[in-house]
Parts: sequence; structure tokens; C-alpha cells
Amino acid sequence: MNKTASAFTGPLAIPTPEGEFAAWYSDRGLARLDFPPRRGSARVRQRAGGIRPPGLHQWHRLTTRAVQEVLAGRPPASLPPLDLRPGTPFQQSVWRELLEIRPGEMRSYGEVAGRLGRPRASRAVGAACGANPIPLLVPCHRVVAAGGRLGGFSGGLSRKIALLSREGVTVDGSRVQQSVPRGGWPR
DNA sequence: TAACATTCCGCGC
DNA sequence: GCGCGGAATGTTA
Repeated sequence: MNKTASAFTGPLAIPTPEGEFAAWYSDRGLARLDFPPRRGSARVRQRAGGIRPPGLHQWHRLTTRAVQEVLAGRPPASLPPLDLRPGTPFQQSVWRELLEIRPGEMRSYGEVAGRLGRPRASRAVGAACGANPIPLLVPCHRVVAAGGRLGGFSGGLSRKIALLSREGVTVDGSRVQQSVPRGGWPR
């Protein structure tokens, strides 16, 4: 009844001011990142077993630093290798597109779809964002709906709002806008 | 085939 | 301008 051994490491904890994130690695790099549990005090149960890829220690150091930088609203200096293989080809192309969005920048689901050459696939882009296994570092929180509306977030909309405002985006009610417009502030 | 983290258009306030 | 409803839409399990 035992399934084949997991192709991942057990979860490794990443301490942050918001609680412990949990990172999972495959032989190719970071494969999954979980938000801290809603109940703040719970700790990540680090579990031995699973695979133990060479370089794991350094990957985890990179992940830890990158997570902390994104939480501080800064672009991460470098990312660990990301293993996006579990995604379909379309999902992977969406996720790679998200990696180009810098902190404080936003794109609509439709804009992302357009950049992929499928301008009608905005809804499919939303679905791909929802399936993103590495939130935060693959910044699905920077994808919003058209017209400055917020769109959704699988980790809870309040988290999306918190992340965006920390990056300098103005959020009022269900509307978002970049705080610093192109060409600087109007006067 | 049904379910979506959408978008667009037309309406009525 | 805003909020609604309805239809078209691409991808996925």
C-alpha cells in the first residue's frame, strides 16, 4: 500500500516575520513553497526522508533570502533553481512570464495572455496562476484583473493585498493602482 | 464535460 | 461613473 517514495525532500522551514514558510525541493531545485499556516504559532514539521539532492543546502539558503527580500518589497538578488516540471506547457509559459514582473509592477491576466500570443486566454492565465506551486517567488500576486480590479488569490485575498501594498502599490477597497505612475507623480 | 484567480459589452441608475 | 448580467473564451482534470 506504500506509494513510491516521494520525489521531493520533506518540507524545510523558512522563518519570516509572518511565520514559517515551507519549502520543498526536487532533484532540480525548488518545487513548492507554502505560505505559513493561518494560525500563526504553528511550526513547519520538518520531516527527514524523501530525496536529498546535492546542493540542497545552498538552494535553501537562496530560497530563504529571496523569500525574505520579497516580503520586504525588494526584488530578490538571486533565486534558487526552480523546478516547474509538474506544470503543463501552458502553465510553465505563464509562470516564466510572471518571473519578469518586478516588485511594484502589475499586469492584468489579459496582458499576460497577450504576451503569450493568446490574447483571449485571460481566464486560462488566471487558472494557471491559481496552480502556481511557488507563490511569492513566482509572483502571481502581481497579476490583477483589468480596470484596476484585484482579481483573486489562492492564498487568500488579504495576503495579495498585503504583498502588493508592501511593494508600494496603492490598494483602496477592491481597486489597485501603481503608486508611482510612469513619468512620476502628477502635480 | 464542467469548472475556473477573466473580459467585454449593453443596460439602468 | 458604477454595478449588474450574460456571453465568449482557453485550459485543465
